[in-house]
Amino acid sequence: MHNLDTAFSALADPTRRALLARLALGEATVMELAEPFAITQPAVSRHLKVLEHAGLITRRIDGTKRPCRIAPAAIGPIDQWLAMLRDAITKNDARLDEVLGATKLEPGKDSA
Amino acid sequence: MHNLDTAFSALADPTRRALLARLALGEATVMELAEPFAITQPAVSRHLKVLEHAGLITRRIDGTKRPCRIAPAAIGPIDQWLAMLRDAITKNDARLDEVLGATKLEPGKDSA
DNA sequence: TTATTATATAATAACTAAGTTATATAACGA
DNA sequence: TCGTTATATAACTTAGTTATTATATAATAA
Repeated sequence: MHNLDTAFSALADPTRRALLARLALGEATVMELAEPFAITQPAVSRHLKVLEHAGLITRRIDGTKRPCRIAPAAIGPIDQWLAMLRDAITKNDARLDEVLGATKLEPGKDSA
Repeated sequence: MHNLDTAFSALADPTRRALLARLALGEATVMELAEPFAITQPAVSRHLKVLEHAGLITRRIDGTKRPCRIAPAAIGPIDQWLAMLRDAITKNDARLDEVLGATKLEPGKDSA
C-alpha cells in the first residue's frame, strides 16, 4: 500500500466501499462491477483506478476484460494504524475505570 | 459515529491522524494540539471539528479551554467494516491455497 | 476486414476541502 | 473594567474529487 492517506481516502467513498464489498464475493470485471450502480462506466473505471492506486485491489488482463480482485496485503497498514487508536481507547477506558474506582473510595475527590 | 464516509474521510488527512495520535497519549487542548504543527490555530480548530463531526473525538469545556479526547466508540463501525474485507481476503487466500494445492496434485491443470 | 464488446482517457463542470488572514466571543487575571 | 488567553467563525483562495459526455484503444466475433 502506498500510504494511509490514499488508503483511507479511497475507503471514504461509498461507491468504492460497495465495489470492494462486491469484490469480497470474488473477482469481477469492470462491467460486472458497474452494473448495480447508477453511474457511468467511466466513473467506475476511475473508482477502480483509485482503489488500485491505493493498493486495495489488483487487476489482471483477460482478453478485453480486466478482472479485479481485492489485494491480499490491502488492509495491513490500515489495521496497524487503527490498532494504535484501539489501544489508546482501551487504555483510556482502563484509566477511567481507575478514576471511577478511586471516586467510589474517595467520594470528595471527583475532579470534573 | 455518523457514517463511514465521514469517518474514513476524517482519517484520510495526515494532520488529523497526527492529532489523533497525540490524543492517544491523553486529553489535550487546542493550543497543545496545534503546537507541533506548521499550520495556524484556525486550521487546527477546523480539523478538530471534522474529527468531532466524524465521532472520533469528544470535547469538554474547561474555562476558555476545550480539551479533546478520543471518543470511546470511535472506531467500532470502522473495525466492523474492515473485518468484512479482512474475512474476504482470508477466504480468497484459502481458495488460492486450495487451487495451489490442486495444482501440485494435478500439474497440468493450472489455468492462468 | 469490419462490427462489437470491454475498458480507458480527455475535456469539462460542479462541488468539496484545506489553508490563510482577520475578526468575534468568552473566560480569566489584574 | 481592561487586557490577555483560548478558541471559533467568516471570507477568501487554491487545489482536488467526482461525475458527465465524447472518444480512443484493443481484443473478439463474424
